[in-house]
Amino acid sequence: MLPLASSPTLTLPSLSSSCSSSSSTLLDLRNCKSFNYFRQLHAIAIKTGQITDPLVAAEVLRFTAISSGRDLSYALQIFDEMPEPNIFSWNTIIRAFSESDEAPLDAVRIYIRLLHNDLPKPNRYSYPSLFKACARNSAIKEGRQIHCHAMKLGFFKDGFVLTNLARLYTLCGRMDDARKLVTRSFLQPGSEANAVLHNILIDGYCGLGMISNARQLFDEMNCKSVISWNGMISRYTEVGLFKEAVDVFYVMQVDGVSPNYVTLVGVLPAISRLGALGLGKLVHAYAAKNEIEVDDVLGSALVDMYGKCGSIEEAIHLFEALPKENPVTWSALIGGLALHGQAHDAIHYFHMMEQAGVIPSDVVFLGVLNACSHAGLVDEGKVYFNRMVTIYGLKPRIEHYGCMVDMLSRAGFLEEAEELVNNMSMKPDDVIYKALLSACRIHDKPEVGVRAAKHLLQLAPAAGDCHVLLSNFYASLGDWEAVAEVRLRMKKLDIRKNPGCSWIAVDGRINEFFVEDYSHPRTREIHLMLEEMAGKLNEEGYVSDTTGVLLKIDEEEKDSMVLYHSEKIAVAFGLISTKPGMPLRVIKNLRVCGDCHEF
DNA sequence: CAGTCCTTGG
Repeated sequence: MLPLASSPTLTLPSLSSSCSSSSSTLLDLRNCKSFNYFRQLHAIAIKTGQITDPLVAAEVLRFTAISSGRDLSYALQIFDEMPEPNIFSWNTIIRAFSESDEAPLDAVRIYIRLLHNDLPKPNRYSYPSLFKACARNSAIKEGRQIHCHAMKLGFFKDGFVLTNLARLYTLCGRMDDARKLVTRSFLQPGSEANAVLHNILIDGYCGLGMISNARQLFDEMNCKSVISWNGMISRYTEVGLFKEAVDVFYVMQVDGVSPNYVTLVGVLPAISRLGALGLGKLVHAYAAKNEIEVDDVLGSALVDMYGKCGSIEEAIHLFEALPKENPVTWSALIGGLALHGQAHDAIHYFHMMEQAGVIPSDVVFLGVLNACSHAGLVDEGKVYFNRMVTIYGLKPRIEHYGCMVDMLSRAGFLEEAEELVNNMSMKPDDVIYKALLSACRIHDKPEVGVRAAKHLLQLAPAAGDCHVLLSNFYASLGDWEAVAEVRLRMKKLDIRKNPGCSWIAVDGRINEFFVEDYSHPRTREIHLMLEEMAGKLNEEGYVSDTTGVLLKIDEEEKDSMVLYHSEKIAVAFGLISTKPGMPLRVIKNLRVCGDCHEF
């Protein structure tokens, strides 16, 4: 007997002719969306005997196994009671388990049952699910064995089988095995499946942090689809290589591939982080010209771009024209306002969001808290933090605590900040202690600072930025012995901080500068300009502010250190490569140092 | 196989 629907109060559709034929029940089952209606149809199928129709039975199984209202144990019960399930039903139950959170590897157990004689042979639809199941459990051994089965059964040309195998190997970190699928592939070189296979490999390299291997394979492949290009752009953005992302965006067009909607959504975050307003405007214009719809998603990316590129009026203007149901659209704007120190505007839009009935996400609160932190609105920050928890039931993430600790610390409430760190509902990370420690230096709170420093060294024993922060903290206390110890440790363990970096776009080309950077083709002119600028400023009474250089070296050396900061080089380059009066937009990965700000 | 917003520090 098949399990019957158990609810006692079902309203059954009358058993009219309309549902007495197999074909109409079959259709109803295929189109069925609600679980309750499904159970009624299931009951009818049993009552009328239609359930013996293999097509109807398979459809019943499909609904319970892989529809949105799936119920795995119900599905297995149905499957087990099918007299002779066909391969379609075997594949359905295998897929159901492979996609389940509870027991993906049960898919393999069912597959083993399927391998007995007298049962249907697995087909090309069996294997993708099995590889997915193995991948989710990192079951490389099982995966390899099933790989052999699939090859023996002749699926070595099947795109779906091969791509899912590639996914399995890349997710298990077996890039060599994954690459063999390409080199020994029977796929047509220019085929869609071959492109997918390559894309998965490229993604696999990126997942393992091997971005240059990814790029090499990308350059070698001669079957690039627009998805390949989009993927490479997004991967570069993901790892913070924004200039590379934009470069790929250029090369793509040189290669004659037209950017699509996803390309624009993918490249905009990179453009934002480079502050390349001109390029961002071009992307906006491209969308308009090519009838690419600026919906909430693309619109949010554009709002973010205008905000991060310093064009906050444009951001607001565009925001007003967008649909406003998506919290991301709001957080893009609120984040932009926070970045610009327009805390009250950020709060204003937050209230508008609430009035519009949009449920704020935790990211929106990051924007609001960040705004409060930058503007020193401590009381307001506390109010919104509490509001997030009590009204919206959102669990604060470590980032929210980061904002709060930063807010309290910057405002000088170091003891309160430390108390929050000690009482927060999760283990504080290095970011939290960095916020705390850096404020201890500014507000001269050595006791709190020493405690934070201890935690920091424990949490991030090999992070360059933490060590610089530690060194600066001890230097501010005049504890040069401790400074030397930190610096020595850095040398011994080869710990380096990732360098400050500034970008400036000129004529649509991104120029990247590091500290004391002499690599640019126009480096001679740049440095002549730097000296000229410094000379003129000195005449006007400018004195370099070297208080940020916490090293025991003489003043002259400090002067030359701050003069070659990346943002000054970028400004000098901007001056020699644009017409007088042109605005220069420089963006950098770190905070601008005090002297550069003054300069 | 590709997509928007996300704390801190140097």
